[in-house]
Amino acid sequence: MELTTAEENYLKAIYHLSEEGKKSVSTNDIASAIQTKPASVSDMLRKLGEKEVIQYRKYYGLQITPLGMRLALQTIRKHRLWEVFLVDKLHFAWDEVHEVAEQLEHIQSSLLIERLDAYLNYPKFDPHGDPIPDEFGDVRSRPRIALQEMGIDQSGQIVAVKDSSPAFLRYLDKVGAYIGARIKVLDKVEFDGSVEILVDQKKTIFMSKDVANNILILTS
Amino acid sequence: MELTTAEENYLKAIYHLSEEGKKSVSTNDIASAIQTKPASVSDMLRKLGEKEVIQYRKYYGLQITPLGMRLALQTIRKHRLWEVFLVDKLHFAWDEVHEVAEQLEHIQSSLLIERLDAYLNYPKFDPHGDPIPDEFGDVRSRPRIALQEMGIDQSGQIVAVKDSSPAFLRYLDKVGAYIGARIKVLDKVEFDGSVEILVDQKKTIFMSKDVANNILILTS
DNA sequence: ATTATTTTTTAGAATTATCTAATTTAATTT
DNA sequence: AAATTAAATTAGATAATTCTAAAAAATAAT
Repeated sequence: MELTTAEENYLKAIYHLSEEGKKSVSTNDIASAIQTKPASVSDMLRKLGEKEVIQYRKYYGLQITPLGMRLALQTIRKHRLWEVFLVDKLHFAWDEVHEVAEQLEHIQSSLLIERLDAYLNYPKFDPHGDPIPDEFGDVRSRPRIALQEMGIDQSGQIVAVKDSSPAFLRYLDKVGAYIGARIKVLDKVEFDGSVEILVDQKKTIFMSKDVANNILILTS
Repeated sequence: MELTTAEENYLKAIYHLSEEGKKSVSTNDIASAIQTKPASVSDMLRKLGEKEVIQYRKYYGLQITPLGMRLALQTIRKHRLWEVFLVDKLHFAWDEVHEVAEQLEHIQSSLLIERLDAYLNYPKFDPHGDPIPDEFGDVRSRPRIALQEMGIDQSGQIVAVKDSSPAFLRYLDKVGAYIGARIKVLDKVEFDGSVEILVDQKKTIFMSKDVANNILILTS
């Protein structure tokens, strides 16, 4: 079964939105995620339904099928492997990779992906800390919580970010909050929800609620 | 100026056909090079003419403009750099790279190509011996002749192949006639145009006229 | 329970790239 | 030079993706 680039992008967006806890993914959600109009989404949902990668009932919503899930994970696997390549080998900054990986993920060649995976030494996580599915779509993700949800004196390691926008990633670079950094919550301000944290045992910074909500921690 | 993938492919084909010595590139030539119908070519030529990458006069033929030349060479540069990547880093065989490079060449990111070039250590030739244009489109090609045109006792080095079909490349692999191999012409059979050559000072093989015509030699 | 609002879908049109069939132009032959 | 053949182009269709505007369905508000 072959999907077009557009179909792959829709399916990926649907998969991500489904994962985000939302029980039902709406046409509008997809439209805004993919930067298009709801009318275009309706059309595409019909097509994806015909190809049986989603189960679609007009006006009622949709559900990814096992087939759709497998295909979405394949695309995500490719995207994340390319991100590792761009950062590890071509020395891209982690906020520069998304756009290019968005194109590279649509290259069709299973041999290419196998070889790339081996060349990168079978990485398990991409530069943003997101897990890379294996060739069967299996994901081994670490249990993790938002920095915002940690208690005072609790410590852990930054393992991923929810928001991957360049602006956010550059901010994290500036304060030294890269993936792998060890942090400890020193204080939480009830008034505005901001947190005071110690980064890598040397730097104390304040972080707003919005930022802390987008950083995922593996507690220890 | 932005070209679509299809436009890039047409322009590349036109460039290659122009280089092959043909003074005028015909609609049919392009159609068969690109595996499509002459009608589609006519349509596309009109469009490429409007975008001023070729100068096009209906029924009379076309000529690449300097702009078109620059864009074609950019695409060729990308294609050949990716081929080097696939062979050198991902250990593809030289007959497996074309299809994948055909897709990769359309990825849009000048940063990516700069970085890839540096990562590969600024290669000057692709795995088939074809020169890689620099970022300005300049090509430094070596003077070379077809093996078929060499005289008896003349020797040299295989630097490129004209035909890049997997079947041909696999045959060359089998007889040890890879790029860089040193060869010497021992005899030429007038009857069928075949040649007897010594490969790397150890192996004597017979080669048909058709094969010898598709191997390019840097004489010494 | 009607009405109003929001969400979703359809209808119709535009764009890109392709095709087949028909026509037009150029080249070749006698 | 006229007729034939070959090459190139146009006309008209199809498929994929997108859009705007209009219609339909579901949800929320009174």
